[in-house]
Amino acid sequence: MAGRVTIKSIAQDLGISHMTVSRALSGHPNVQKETRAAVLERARELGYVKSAAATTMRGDATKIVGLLLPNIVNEFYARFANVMALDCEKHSYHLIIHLTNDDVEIERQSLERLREVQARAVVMVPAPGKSDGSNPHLEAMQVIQLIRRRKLPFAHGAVLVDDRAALRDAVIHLAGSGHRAITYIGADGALSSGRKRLAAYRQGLKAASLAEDPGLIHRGAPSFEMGRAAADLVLDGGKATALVCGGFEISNGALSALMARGIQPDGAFAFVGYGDPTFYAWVGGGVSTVRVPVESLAQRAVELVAAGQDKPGMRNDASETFMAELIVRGSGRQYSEAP
Amino acid sequence: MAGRVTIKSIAQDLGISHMTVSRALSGHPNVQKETRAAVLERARELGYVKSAAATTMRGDATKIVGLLLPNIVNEFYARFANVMALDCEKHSYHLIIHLTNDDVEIERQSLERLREVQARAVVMVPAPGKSDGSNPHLEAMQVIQLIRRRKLPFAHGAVLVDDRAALRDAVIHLAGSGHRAITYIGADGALSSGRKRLAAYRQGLKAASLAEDPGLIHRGAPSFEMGRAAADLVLDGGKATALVCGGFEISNGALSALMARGIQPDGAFAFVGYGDPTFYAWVGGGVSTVRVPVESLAQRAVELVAAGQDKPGMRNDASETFMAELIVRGSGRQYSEAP
DNA sequence: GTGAAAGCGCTAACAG
DNA sequence: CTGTTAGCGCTTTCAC
Repeated sequence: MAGRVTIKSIAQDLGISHMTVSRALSGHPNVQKETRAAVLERARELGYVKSAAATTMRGDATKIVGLLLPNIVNEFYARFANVMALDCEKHSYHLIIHLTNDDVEIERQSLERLREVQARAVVMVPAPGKSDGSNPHLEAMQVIQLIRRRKLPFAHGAVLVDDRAALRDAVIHLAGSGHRAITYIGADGALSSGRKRLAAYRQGLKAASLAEDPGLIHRGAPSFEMGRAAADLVLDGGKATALVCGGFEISNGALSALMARGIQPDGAFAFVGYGDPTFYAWVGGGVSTVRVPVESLAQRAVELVAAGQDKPGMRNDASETFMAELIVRGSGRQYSEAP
Repeated sequence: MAGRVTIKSIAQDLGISHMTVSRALSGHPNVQKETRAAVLERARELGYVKSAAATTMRGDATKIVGLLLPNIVNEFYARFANVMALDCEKHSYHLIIHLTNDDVEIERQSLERLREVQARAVVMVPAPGKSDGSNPHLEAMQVIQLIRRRKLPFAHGAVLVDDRAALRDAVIHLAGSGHRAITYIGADGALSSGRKRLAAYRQGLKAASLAEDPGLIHRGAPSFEMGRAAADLVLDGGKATALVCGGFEISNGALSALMARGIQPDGAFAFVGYGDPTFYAWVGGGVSTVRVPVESLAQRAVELVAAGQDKPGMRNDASETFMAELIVRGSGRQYSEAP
């Protein structure tokens, strides 16, 4: 009805200058005690809220933090977002979430929109697709890459995972349980994470003195569907007795392929997933997996964002790496020859 | 380095008025063709993005939509957020997610912060705690309540679920499978949803000609922990042979209590969950559950938001209800006496 | 077709 | 202690 409540409308209401209202509201010392009280009370009554738009336009940094994730249904990403949202609440940041579905074009758009609202920082899982060297202008925001890493033409932070030992151990463990045909499903070489994980798988084979069989390696753009399709291929082949996954989405997709066939990931067919959703412990005899420390990753990400605010203009190019860990459950424990 | 790229900086760069730049950029007809081309090119080169803050301050509605959820790890909420985020992308809305942990105070804060940024609309799962009649000022935003409903002093939309039939059927089904001691764990009476679900459970008992045993009913503020604790109590009691859950968090909490004891939710101990995370189909012989149509709910919510934008100032008080559905899987199929 | 002025809400920098 | 002015980036209104 009466339009927005602003410092001016309050000032008019009280018959004073809008500057006095501003000072009273922002706790400036130079205000008469009673005046301040009157302003505070009237503001509360009227339901005044400071306009973030005005503040932003004056040049103050926003409290907006962007988060770009492939999706938010995968429990890893969900947990990451959950922890970040909670931590952002502490700093009273606004968390804007964009889902990219690992599509570079959507990623580009999302970043542009975040630039429009002058997001202070963006935490992003870079999409694996080819980036045509676009978006050279996001220097305005602090950028923190998550899990994966793409080359950027400016300084940026990174929160990464070192899963090499865990993946290698997974292969060694499976071999130790008697498996000889161990399949790997992972991301292609578009990003370094995909290359590193495959290398770790190979190291595992070598350590276990197993020969590499190219037919047992499936790679592609990482997605739930890709994981499912590849696992179907593996199961149709009937050669492999064990499967190691190199990606969150891939892992869930592959597992769903097993479940669709009623295959329990246990003795006869071994499965090592990636990421550790709660339910992995509950399926079959428990799904073995490479666990990634989500909480630590998310907390560190917000810490980097918060740190970036102290040195405005400075670009935080800190990069931190967390170790993944192999969790062995029923699904990888023992190889039992089919009866 | 030279600060933000604005229409003024572009104008100066090109030696024209900032108004011409504005017109060129916003597709106004009254601009020389070549001038427009020059402006467009220079803007692209410089990486110009329109300041959302300035636009907002002029009075245009923001494209910000708030989403308040208890958490985002529960797959129901995660899926809801996922669909909403995708649909928001279509309308190029910004989705700001706040997690309330079902805490009214956090809810209040989140709403206030959303008001600061002038969110166009807020979709919220109202926290069940007592609301001390606060926040009488959020008339500025369109409000859409989700799943639960709290009385508000102004018009607002609602996207609800009618789960009465499904819950009643769950009880009837369990009774039909031979269960006599059917426990219910659900929310207390703080919100209508809690009351309605309990009533539906009672109707089920009545329809199955089972007497109500107050000792078999557990209620409280709905949360994962509450569900787990109540289920532990039930299992310790050793009386009940079946368990029906009346809430997303409660369901997951209760299920985790079963799994912690290695109890498969099947024949001997029957379990009917609430919500239908993917993995429910994979645990034990499959977890029976009350399925809520997440996608429809989320899509409708965004539709309401989008509709609200056409009639600015008008408050959309549309309320829509979707039916829940009982999904019977292994966990509730047949009652088998303990051997 | 182009430009100059005004104002959205706020605060820093000056007056008083 | 309080008030006035100016300007952040943008578009609407009114000149030219």
